[in-house]
Amino acid sequence: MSSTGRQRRRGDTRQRIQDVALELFAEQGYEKTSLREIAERLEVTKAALYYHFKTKEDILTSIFDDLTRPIDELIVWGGEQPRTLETKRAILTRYSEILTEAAPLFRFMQENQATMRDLKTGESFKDRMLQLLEILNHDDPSTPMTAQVRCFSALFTMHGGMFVLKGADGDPEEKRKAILEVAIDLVTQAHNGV
Amino acid sequence: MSSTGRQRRRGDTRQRIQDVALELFAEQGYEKTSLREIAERLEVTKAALYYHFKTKEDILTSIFDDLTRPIDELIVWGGEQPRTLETKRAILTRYSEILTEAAPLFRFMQENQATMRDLKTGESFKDRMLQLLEILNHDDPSTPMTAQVRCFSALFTMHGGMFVLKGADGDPEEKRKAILEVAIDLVTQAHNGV
Amino acid sequence: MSSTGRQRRRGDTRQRIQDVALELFAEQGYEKTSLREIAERLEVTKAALYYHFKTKEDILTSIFDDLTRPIDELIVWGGEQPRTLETKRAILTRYSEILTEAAPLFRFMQENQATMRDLKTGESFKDRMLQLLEILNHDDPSTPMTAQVRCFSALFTMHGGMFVLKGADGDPEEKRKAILEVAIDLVTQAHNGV
Amino acid sequence: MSSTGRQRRRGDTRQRIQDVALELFAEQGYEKTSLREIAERLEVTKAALYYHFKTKEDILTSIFDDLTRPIDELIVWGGEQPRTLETKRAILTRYSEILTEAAPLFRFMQENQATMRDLKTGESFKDRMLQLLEILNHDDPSTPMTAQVRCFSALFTMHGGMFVLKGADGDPEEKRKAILEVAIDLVTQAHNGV
DNA sequence: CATGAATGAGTCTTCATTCAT
DNA sequence: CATGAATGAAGACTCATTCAT
Repeated sequence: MSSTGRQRRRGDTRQRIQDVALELFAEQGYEKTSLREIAERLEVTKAALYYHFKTKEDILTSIFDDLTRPIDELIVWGGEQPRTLETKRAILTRYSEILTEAAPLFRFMQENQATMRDLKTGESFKDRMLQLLEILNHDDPSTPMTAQVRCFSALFTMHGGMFVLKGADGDPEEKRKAILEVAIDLVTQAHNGV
Repeated sequence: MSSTGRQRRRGDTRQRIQDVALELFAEQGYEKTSLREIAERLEVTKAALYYHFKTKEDILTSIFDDLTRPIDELIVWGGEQPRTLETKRAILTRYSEILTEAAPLFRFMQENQATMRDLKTGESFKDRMLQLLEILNHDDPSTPMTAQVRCFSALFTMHGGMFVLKGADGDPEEKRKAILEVAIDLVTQAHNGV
Repeated sequence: MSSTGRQRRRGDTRQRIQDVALELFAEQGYEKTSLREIAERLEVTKAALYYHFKTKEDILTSIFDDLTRPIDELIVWGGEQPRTLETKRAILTRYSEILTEAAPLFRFMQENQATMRDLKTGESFKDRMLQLLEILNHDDPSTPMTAQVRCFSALFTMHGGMFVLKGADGDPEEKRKAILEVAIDLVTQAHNGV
Repeated sequence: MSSTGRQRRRGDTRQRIQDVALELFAEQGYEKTSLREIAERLEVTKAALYYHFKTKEDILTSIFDDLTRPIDELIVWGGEQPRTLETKRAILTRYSEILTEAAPLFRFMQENQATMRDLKTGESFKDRMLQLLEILNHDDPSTPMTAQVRCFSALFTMHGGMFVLKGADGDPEEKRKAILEVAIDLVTQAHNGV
């Protein structure tokens, strides 16, 4: 109600919608979060949401567009590097940072895979994952299947970290490093043909 | 249409509801599957579902009760064994089989974590996972964090396999073995304090 | 509220929905009639309407299916007769009766052509009209254009009658006969090649 | 995109709104055309529409005011002439031209009668029609009812022409003449007391 | 063992309209 | 002359659930 609050808010409504939406989507899931809820928490009407976004899905998509850009850049960068172990290590390290920075988004994805599956955005995210896998994994048919599994496991473990990181005990940063270390280990073994 | 079809169905309606429900839940997600849909596919009325189950959640719960019993048994068995590497290897092997047999259920869980979170059933499943982790992981505070991560990664990778197993190429059974091998590897390293 | 009222209503809800819907559609137009309104007038909930009909359009369609059957029969009958003036006269006469019996429906159509245009039902009704025209009109390319216009005019005038019949003065039955007479006159002239 | 395009548009926005609105109203119906749609097609904002017109209905009304003036003039002129057949013929002829020139408007009216009914504009248009009818029809109580019907039919047929004129085959101008001829015929018969 | 009929609460979405700038 | 931002009311539709029969 404070006019200062109202004043401050001018012009950043779009951003605020995205923030609140992501928060709620991550907390309760996409389907179980209603636009009414988002609107209420923002103290605007549902119709205001529709001024800024065409559909509910559009809100989600816009969040992804912003937050997954770093991944796209990483993929491009990775594609240009020589496929050395060093490169892979760097990719995982950067990926770990990206994951941490956009943690709620990745937690959301982790927990709403069923929803993601029939969103256009979900499909395109899956594509990105596959591209990352390819870079880590060389598409060499002689690569043993276990090596492929290790690469996939590395990525998957990092994602899963989000889920476990919320489980209380232990310093989050320390955890993150442990996860990264294991992931690098896995990819290293794969790189060495194991 | 054949009266034999109808005849055969007598009495096993409860089971049929569970089967169809799991199929649809796994395919489309829990929230996006309506009771109307389930009823239609079974060619009964929605009210009939309520004759067999008290609520929608109850259907899901009943499916879990049936399909997660093997895990409970595994946990009990695991708890009684000496915590040797051999035991852990056996646990992972049996777990892999359980996962394969009840693949749709685990695919469902994997993709509907947000939903699981606020179902009683979900909570209790998570507990089971933690118990499994404990067995793999000794609760020794001197265990390095990376070892804990490796154990978690092993379990998580096996679950994730469901997701990747659907991706076409390669013999599923071969894939399953590769995943199991990597998981055992991870736990072995953890067991050795890495 | 009277339990008699409720009792009586059992089982005929579907019919009652159609009746009230047609009444309101004719009175206010299709778009301007909301399901809430229909439900309220029936003292049931909106959801009840959806138990009996899949969509709003479905309600309208079902009304048409019932009320336009006589026209289909007329077309079939007309198609089997020799294309004499006598036949045409009979068609117009029967058509006039059909129009009178289902007056609200035809009034609705007359006044909601824009709506009809993008309903499947509308399209199929238009087809029926064209078939009637063909019967009245022989598809002979040598027929002068004015003759074609006269046939169309005959049909159109009868439809328009609905609109004018509501205008107060004069006995409705007398009006109807006058309209029919003019229509027959028009078709007669057309039949004679004028 | 060209700044010339923008430049040219200066000042005639009001007119452009009317044009686009009529186009869309005729194409989709009044209720199914939203101000958003109109604004989008004009590449202005909805608020801009409100700068030029007070309400949605106001847009429609303004279109009518412009396009029905010729009818008013025709009525005035007709009222001053002697009620000879010659006059009536002239009225129909001019009316046919008016109809052709403002075809989209009349098509709109034809197809949106339900909407017209509760617009002030609609009422006043109906009045005009009745005035025209009176002129064609003398208000003589001894006039047989069929004569009245014929006059009404003449007018109605001309309106209906719009609807049929869109149906492809045949030269539109030729059709128009045929329709006019039939209309004159009808009024002639009425004039002769038939 | 099951259905037919219905409900209440809620979903996403669209609309005409307003007003400060 | 026009826009950006928002609102209140309403719309069609869906869902889990209930209960008399």
